[in-house]
Amino acid sequence: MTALKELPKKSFKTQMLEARELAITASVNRLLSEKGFDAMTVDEVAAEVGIAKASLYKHFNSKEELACAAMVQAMQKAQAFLENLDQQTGADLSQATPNASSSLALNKLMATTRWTLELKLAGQMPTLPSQNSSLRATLMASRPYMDGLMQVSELLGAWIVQAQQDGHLNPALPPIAILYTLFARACDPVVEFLKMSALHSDDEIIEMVMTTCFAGLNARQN
Amino acid sequence: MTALKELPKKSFKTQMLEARELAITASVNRLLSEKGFDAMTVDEVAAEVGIAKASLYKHFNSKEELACAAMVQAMQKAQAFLENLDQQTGADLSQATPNASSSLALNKLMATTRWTLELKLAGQMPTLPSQNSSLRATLMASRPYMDGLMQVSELLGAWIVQAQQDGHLNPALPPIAILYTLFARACDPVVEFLKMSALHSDDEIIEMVMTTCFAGLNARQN
DNA sequence: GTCTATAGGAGGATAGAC
DNA sequence: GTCTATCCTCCTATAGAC
Repeated sequence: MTALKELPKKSFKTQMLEARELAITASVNRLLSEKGFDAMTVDEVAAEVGIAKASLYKHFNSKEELACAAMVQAMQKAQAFLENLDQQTGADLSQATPNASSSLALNKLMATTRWTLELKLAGQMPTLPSQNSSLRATLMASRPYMDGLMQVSELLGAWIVQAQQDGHLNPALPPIAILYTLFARACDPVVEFLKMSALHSDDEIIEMVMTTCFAGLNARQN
Repeated sequence: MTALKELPKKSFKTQMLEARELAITASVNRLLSEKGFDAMTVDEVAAEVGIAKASLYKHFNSKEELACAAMVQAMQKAQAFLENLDQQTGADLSQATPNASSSLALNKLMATTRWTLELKLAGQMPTLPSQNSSLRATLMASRPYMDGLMQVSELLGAWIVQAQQDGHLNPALPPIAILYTLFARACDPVVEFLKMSALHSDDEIIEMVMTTCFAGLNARQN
């Protein structure tokens, strides 16, 4: 009986607040994906969430913090996906190939890449400000964001090294280069180009990008 | 004697004007490469060129036209590069391989990709506004820009089809997908990532991106 | 055509009532 | 905490003298 009282107790008010902030970050995430940080306006966010702009500033002190919260949430989502994948065995992976057990690390990397492409096509992948944006500083100063990025990098990095040892990824490439290449695929403009051309379905786009990413543009040499 | 008078005559004044506009587009190109269209301000351009902002607006009617002129110039530079390459034979290409004559088209594509990566690392490749920017509309309405884009696409497209027929590019990929993939490499964020990590020289970065682009991340299957 | 000075507007952030 | 109304800064664009 008393044990229940020991559980972290969230008041109804707190729950409502968290739900609201979740709705906010979801909208921000969508807008970040659609137009990027600079083009996104706080007025748009307020309009999409359905509250006044001043109310937004009660939750977040600046536009940067607003975007940062959304990206932290996206990062944690990625972290959860990776950690779940990390505990799976070869039999669990839908991407399983005949020699699945020996290419488990590669399969996990491919599954992750496919997942990020799906997110991107669904408009839920916020575009990084690779430019000198004010957002960069805020992100780099955010412990939750940097911690998440670190965790994600370490999980992926382990799989990369493993896949290279398995003989499935090019051992001549530094692991860091492979890691960055996979990160880059999450904001690859080729997806937008192909999407805009309207010549292919989302699934076809994913397959083509997966092919060019892992197999390259060259014809197979055999 | 009179023949000289028939030549298109450029007054000294006109030459000065063209020189100034060339200096302007060069600065704009650098700034577009560094920070992108939205983050670039007209004040910065004026300061870098060394003239007053109002003077800029005598040359160009808007920030969009300013950027458009710079991108048209960059596009024409690319066009000149490709047309020059188009007339070369296998012996001319520095990238020549033992079976150079049969992989001429592939070599041209690789030389072009390498060239764009060099431009990007040198800070001379303006980043496309893949987002819904006001610049997009201006570019799409610009005949010089669209004509240049068309020419470039056709030259590259012909090489792509040829390389597929030669058995050097994956024939399962639609040529348009390969074309867009090469365009995307010109604004690939992986270059910034690797550059920022400061772990590799520009040449090493180019080699790694070339490898992942054409050979993929996978180890060779043989 | 080049300058200085300024209009005009968009957007981030806040004041103060409820 | 939510609202309406407003402030203030930055930036595009222009007016007008030279």
